[in-house]
Amino acid sequence: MRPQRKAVASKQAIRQENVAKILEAAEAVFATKGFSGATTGEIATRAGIPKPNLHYYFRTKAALYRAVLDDILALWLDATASIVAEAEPADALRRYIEAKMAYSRTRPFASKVFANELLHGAPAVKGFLGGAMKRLVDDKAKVIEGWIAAGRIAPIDPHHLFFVLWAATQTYADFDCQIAAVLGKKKLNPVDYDRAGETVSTLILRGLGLKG
Amino acid sequence: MRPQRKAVASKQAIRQENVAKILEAAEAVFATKGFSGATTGEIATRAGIPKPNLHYYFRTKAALYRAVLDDILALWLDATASIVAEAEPADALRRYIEAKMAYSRTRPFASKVFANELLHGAPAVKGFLGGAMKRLVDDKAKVIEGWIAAGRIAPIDPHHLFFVLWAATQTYADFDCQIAAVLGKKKLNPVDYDRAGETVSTLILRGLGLKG
DNA sequence: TGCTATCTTGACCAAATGGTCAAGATATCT
DNA sequence: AGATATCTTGACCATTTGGTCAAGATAGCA
Repeated sequence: MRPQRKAVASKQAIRQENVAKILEAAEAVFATKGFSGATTGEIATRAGIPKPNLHYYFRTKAALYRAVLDDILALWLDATASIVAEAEPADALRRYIEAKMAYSRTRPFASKVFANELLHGAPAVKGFLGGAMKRLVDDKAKVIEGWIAAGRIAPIDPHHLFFVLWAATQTYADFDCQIAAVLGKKKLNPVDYDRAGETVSTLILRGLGLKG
Repeated sequence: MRPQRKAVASKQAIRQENVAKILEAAEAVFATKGFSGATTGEIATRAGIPKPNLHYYFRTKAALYRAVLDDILALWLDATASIVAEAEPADALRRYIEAKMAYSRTRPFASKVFANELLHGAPAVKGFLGGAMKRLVDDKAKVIEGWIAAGRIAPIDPHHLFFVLWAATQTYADFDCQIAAVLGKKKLNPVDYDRAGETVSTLILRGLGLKG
């Protein structure tokens, strides 16, 4: 029962650390190469372990992919926290946009893996999309409808409002190279993300009659 | 010189037809499987020809991919036609959004191939992004700036306005399965696209102080 | 201190896939 | 009609890659 004090890792710690290393490497490789383009060999190398060791923790590439995706889906459900009926619409929406934009800046690989999955027809997450995600969005859409009915924001289709918000924020993670190229930069920096978030907030808030 | 009247195809016609069949099949397969996931065998089957015949017209998978991409890039440059200084901003933007949304509805495979290319770092089109596309966007951004300076629309960062417009319209092609799932449908129908276009137009036009 | 369960890894394999080849078919030009 | 360039296709090959195996190493436990 007593854990050892030396630099000797416990079995549990070994497992935890290796799984974490593999998931992190896998997210990066799946993001940049896609599912088919990614090889378990490259993921293993990036994780700093031999390939058979990777297959010891994740039997198949598909299983590893599912594990990566599960992590990402969990993130997704959190972001909408600020959208509640009691909130001030302008604050709530600004905060939501900030949160999504921060996610694009800090977890670009996660966003890309998810985007890639959707792009190819969501074979692995269709259930999630039509289940937990649909319920959450339907729920939040009701909040928006409440705001509209109370005259607190201008009329809009709540579902499509969310689609536009997702698109406008995630584009800065998924298609960062396009945005950087068009802006004449090598890479996007934090200031670019701030400017992007401000632009999106301004457009959306004015678009809902909440500013100016 | 005289072309034949019978059902005998001329060499030129054969080439044209086969190239077209291959490009169409390739666009669909690249869109749904990505570059690595696509196989020349599947593309050939979908085009209705044997695999070696495909390789007769396109030496390598990469060459075929480039050809597909070139077709798509040509489409891209056209869409901004309505954004000109003399136009009424509301009309021009509404028309641009309509055009992009129509493109998402009628050419979803093209949009997806492009999205996939960007997602993976744009290895094949980086030159285009920083070249022709950047010049076009810089140009159109000047038009937007002119409208702002003249007080015809509310202030906004013109480049980021374009990024949001692209994202908001292309999301309906690239991530259609997510949108359909969240809306509780099997597939998006024309009415959904109309509603989407209207929502985006409304948000953007109000966001630029052009409505209500 | 042994015994067991977990972890590690070099060597290996079967299947998939991009691409080739060479022989035959078809249109075109003289 | 004959010669030639273009097109077609079954058979084939080298490489890549997901995954296995079996033997050895290491931590946990009685």
